[in-house]
Amino acid sequence: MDTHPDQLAFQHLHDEINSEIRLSKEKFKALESALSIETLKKKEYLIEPGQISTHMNFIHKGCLRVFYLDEQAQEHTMQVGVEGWWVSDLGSFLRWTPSDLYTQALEETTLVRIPKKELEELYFEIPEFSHFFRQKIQGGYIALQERTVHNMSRDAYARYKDFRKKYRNIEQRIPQYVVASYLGVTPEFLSSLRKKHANDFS
Amino acid sequence: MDTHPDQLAFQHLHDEINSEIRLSKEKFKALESALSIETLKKKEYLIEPGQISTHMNFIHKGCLRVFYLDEQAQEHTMQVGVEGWWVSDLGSFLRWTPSDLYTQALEETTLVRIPKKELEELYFEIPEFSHFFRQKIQGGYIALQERTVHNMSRDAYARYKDFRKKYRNIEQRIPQYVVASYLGVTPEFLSSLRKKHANDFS
DNA sequence: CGTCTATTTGAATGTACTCAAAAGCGGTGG
DNA sequence: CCACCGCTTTTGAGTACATTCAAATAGACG
Repeated sequence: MDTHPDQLAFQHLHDEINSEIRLSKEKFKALESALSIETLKKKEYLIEPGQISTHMNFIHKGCLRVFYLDEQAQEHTMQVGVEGWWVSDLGSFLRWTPSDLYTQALEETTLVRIPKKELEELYFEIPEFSHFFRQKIQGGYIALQERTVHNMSRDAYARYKDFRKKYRNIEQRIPQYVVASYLGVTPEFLSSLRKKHANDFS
Repeated sequence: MDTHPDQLAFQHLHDEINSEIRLSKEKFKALESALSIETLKKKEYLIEPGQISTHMNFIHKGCLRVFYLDEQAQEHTMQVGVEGWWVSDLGSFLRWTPSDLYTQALEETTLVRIPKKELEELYFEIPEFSHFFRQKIQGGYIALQERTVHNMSRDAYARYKDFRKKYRNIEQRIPQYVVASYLGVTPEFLSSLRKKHANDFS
């Protein structure tokens, strides 16, 4: 085959990187040998609690979420993402410690993965690269901080409206019980909110 | 004066750094010229919304908190710390953007401050230093992630018990309305929890 | 189609909030 | 050193937001 299907995913990643820094084709080629492609079926897990999040994960196609399962077997979704997003348990990745989160596909999903070790080697060879990922990690921190503030200062319906705005293109792809677990309410309550304010959404 | 009072604070910082990396007296001297000491009176602000968090702040003595003031004029405490802790609005610091948080002294407080610019220069000269602060920032991220999970999966009383455990030595120094705003409940409700479970605490 | 999972409904309950007022406590000035 | 003032904490009643549980309905997929 001339263009292996993986090449499409690699190209997607290259574009993503180039959207923020300038990384030549040659330098990207050097990276390519370290990359791996992973595909997940719907509901399949990439990482389960106890495993270490060893890679940065770039979503080429599909949809992923990260969630915590508490003692009462309730799910709490920390993060969702679709094609073009980076989704990982950064806590586990950065510290190289076992995750206590599940990373799960919500659809059939294709990932491009960069192992931590290779990533850190590349930081030396390609300084722009270090900058790029530092930005990603900072972004993760800031998103978390905003969310913490948000969760404390707004009620469930306001958080839901914010969610719909932030994820307007992809809400339909996310099951409602996942949205509920992201907002921190029960599926039943989210359902009742939607009913009560039905006129608000078309 | 032989030992300027500032020297005490500098020594404190040097000890803190040395607890994780090995930084020679000479290298620390190089850092010292960039440091500044700041003292705050009780209730005074170090940073207010709109200002940029330009420094990493190490608490030599006293107690600091970072909080968000929402549209209903409710306070939400993001972080508290005492001597030996680092307290900053990392979001603003990392991105060099205006903070939307208040950083306030809860007691008369003395800080040692490292400006971002100098810090970044030192990253090149002293690689261990880069490592030290990377760790600090990662720690901030992880603490936030744990807190997010916590806030979603535990009720107010459980969160309060966790708070008491985590801050057992310093709880007495923190006004109860600040504790309440950290836990995400009203002062009245925290008070009623304390009454209801009075036998739990001595 | 039939089965499995997700969503909706409704009633009863619980957790946390609002508002108002009283009590406690700490610092300051006389 | 005590009295007063302002801020923090407590108390209680009434209310609102969100949960639990159980059952019915709707959707997805083989």
